[in-house]
Amino acid sequence: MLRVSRLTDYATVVMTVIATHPADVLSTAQIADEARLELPTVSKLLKLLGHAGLVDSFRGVNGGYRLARPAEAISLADIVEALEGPIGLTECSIAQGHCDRQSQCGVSGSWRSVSGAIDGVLRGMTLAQMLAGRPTAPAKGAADAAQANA
Amino acid sequence: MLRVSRLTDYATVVMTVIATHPADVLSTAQIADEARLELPTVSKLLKLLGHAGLVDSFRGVNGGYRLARPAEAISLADIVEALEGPIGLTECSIAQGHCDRQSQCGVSGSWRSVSGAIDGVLRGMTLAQMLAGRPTAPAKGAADAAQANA
DNA sequence: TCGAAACAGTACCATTTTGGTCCGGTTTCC
DNA sequence: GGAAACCGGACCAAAATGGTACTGTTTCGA
Repeated sequence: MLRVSRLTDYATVVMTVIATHPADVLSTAQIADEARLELPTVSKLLKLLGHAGLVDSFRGVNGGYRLARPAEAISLADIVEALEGPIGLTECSIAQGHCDRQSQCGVSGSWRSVSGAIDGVLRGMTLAQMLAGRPTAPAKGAADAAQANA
Repeated sequence: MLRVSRLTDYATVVMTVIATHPADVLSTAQIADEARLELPTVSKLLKLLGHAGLVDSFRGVNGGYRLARPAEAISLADIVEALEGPIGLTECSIAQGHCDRQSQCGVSGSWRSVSGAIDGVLRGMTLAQMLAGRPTAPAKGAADAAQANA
C-alpha cells in the first residue's frame, strides 16, 4: 500500500523519544520503555540509526544513545533512508541500467520525477516538527523541492 | 526503499500502452506484447485495473480492454490505489484505532500529514503526462494538494 | 583487578507478502 | 457449435520482514 516498513515507523518513534531528552544519554532499555517497544527491536533500530550517523552511541556502563545532531537538522528522509536505503518508488528510480526495457519505457522518467517530489516531502519534515506534534506546513518545503526536481 | 510494488510499476506500463491506442479495444495478448510482460501477469493486472474502474473490459471474440476515462482523467494515484489499496505510509495513516499506542504517539499526526502530501504528488501526475514522457511540472499540483492536506 | 552494565555484531527462524502460474467457467462473435 | 477472450479463483515458490538469541567488547566503579 505504498507504505514504509513497520521498522521505519518504529524508528521515528524511537527518534522522537531520544529527541525529548536532548541533554541525556539514554540506554536502550529506557528508550524501549518510553517508546513501548521490545528491547531487541529497539536495539536493532538504534544500531541502524547509529550507522547512518543520526545518533551517537556510548559504550560501557551508563552508556547509551544521544542525537548526533539537533532535531531541527534531522529530517524524516534521513530516518527513512537509514532504515530502507535510498528513496525511490521504482527500481529504475534508484539504479538505472538493469532494466532492459528502459530504452522503450516511457514511464521511468515520470517515476523518477515523482520520486524526487516525494523525497522533497520527506526532507521537508524535520524531527523537531514531528516532536511538536502539530507540524507547520510540512508540504511547503516539499513543494519547492518537488518543483526543483521536476 | 519506500517503493511501490513491481506489479504497480508494471501497471503503469500497461496503462500507458493502452492509452497509446485510445480508439482500440486491445486484447491481453496485444498489451502483453507491447508492454513486454508475461501474459498471465498482464491478465492479472488488467483484472485489478478493471475492478478499480480504470479500464473497461469486453468479453468474447475481439474482446479486450480500453481506457475507461481519458488519459488526462487518470492519475498515478488511481493506479497505485488500484494495485495497493489506499495510500498511506503507515498503518495508522489509513485506519486509526488498532494501534494501542496512538494516544501517546506523537508521530502519527506527522505521518498522516506526510501521507497526504505524497497522495497529492501522486494525484498530480496524470496518465497523459506519463505518456508525454517529459511531464510538465508534475509537482505543481502536488504542492497545492499537499498544502491543502497539511 | 574484577565484575557488571551496556553497546556491537552476527546469525537465525517464523511469518507474511509478493510475484507468478494455472485451470475451469462464461461470454460473444462467426 | 466452436473458437477467441475475458472472469474468477486457487495455488505455489521465493523473497522480504519482523523478531529473537547469542557471543563479543568496551567502560565504569567497587
